[in-house]
Amino acid sequence: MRWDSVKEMNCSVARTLSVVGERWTMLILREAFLGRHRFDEFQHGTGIARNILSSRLRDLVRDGIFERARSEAAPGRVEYRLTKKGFDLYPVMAAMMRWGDTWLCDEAGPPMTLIHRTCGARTAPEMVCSNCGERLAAREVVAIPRRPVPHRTRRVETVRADRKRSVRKRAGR
Amino acid sequence: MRWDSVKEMNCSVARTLSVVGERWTMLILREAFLGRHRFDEFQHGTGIARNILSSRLRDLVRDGIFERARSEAAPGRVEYRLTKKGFDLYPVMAAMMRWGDTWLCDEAGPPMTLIHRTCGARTAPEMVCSNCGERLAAREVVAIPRRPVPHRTRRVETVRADRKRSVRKRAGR
DNA sequence: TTTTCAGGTTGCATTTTGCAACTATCATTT
DNA sequence: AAATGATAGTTGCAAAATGCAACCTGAAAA
Repeated sequence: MRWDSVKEMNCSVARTLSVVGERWTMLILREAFLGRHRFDEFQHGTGIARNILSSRLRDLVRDGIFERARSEAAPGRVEYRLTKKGFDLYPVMAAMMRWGDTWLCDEAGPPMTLIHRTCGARTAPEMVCSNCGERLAAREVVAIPRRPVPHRTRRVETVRADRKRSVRKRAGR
Repeated sequence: MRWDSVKEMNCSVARTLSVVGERWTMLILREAFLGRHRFDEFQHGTGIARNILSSRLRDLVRDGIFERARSEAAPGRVEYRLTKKGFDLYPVMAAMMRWGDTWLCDEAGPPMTLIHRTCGARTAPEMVCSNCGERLAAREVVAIPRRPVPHRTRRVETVRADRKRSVRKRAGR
């Protein structure tokens, strides 16, 4: 399978990777989250080749992660600003940062510290359950595929039975 | 800059990407988190070419994400099992899944539902502040670079102090 | 008018992928 | 013991992506 058909997969991880899974893309986003907006800032901050940066920025604008605009502060300059969709990628980057801090640090400790302005404290991003608020660990989570749309065969009975069970379950909690 | 020097960057995001940032790697991990462990399961689940899968698995074993072992259940088979370090990548994948669920779904809704066994409910992974527990948004977080290490000037005292501390730490546990 | 700067594009060499076919190893069957 | 069959790869080669340096272009500064 070629990489570019990953975006057709029926999987949110795969689809997300089709947007941010190219080499360098997450590093460009890191720069954006650090407040950089311009072509050369991205280039110096990441070390990416200029032609590749050009291509990645085009893709990110096409995918609605950045908006390309002329700067109001310094007219004539071009800026790449994160959209809402782009800002929403913060947890992906934060999760990577956290893992790197945990597993890939030398004795000197994490290269960056995060301050949560809302509470004023040093913070580390944590993944929790939206329902109970406890930290999520892989082993405590079960993934259930959405029942594929029935596609009209003769086995409608089975599908119905499945539906009923799942409705009962949901009502039960 | 070449991609393989990304791992030398003084940045946890970059270092993490040097482990999981290659094409296909996160999809292999998705399969692992879904409970798949074998070469052909990975291959069918992701559609990756066999030679690339082979190479990625070798890298992931080298980086301590997987352990390669002969299956006890079915002798003669090879299994790739997530290590603690590997399991710890769950938040990265969960964040990607969440973003894809939010921004890249068709009308039919998310392809997968997660159940948090600890609380029994349907869950969506959320990134929160380790201090106050509130959801983390990009704009509420400030990143502060660690003071760069003094680089061997006359301040040898500091270096010695550091050594001692780290030795004590190791002896202590 | 010439220079400078930001923000790219182009051309070409190198590296990485994708695909199919081939191989190696172990367990089971004959 | 030899054949079979599944699993887990490797190899060779064509196609695509990347890295690098040089070049281009439009606006502002000198």
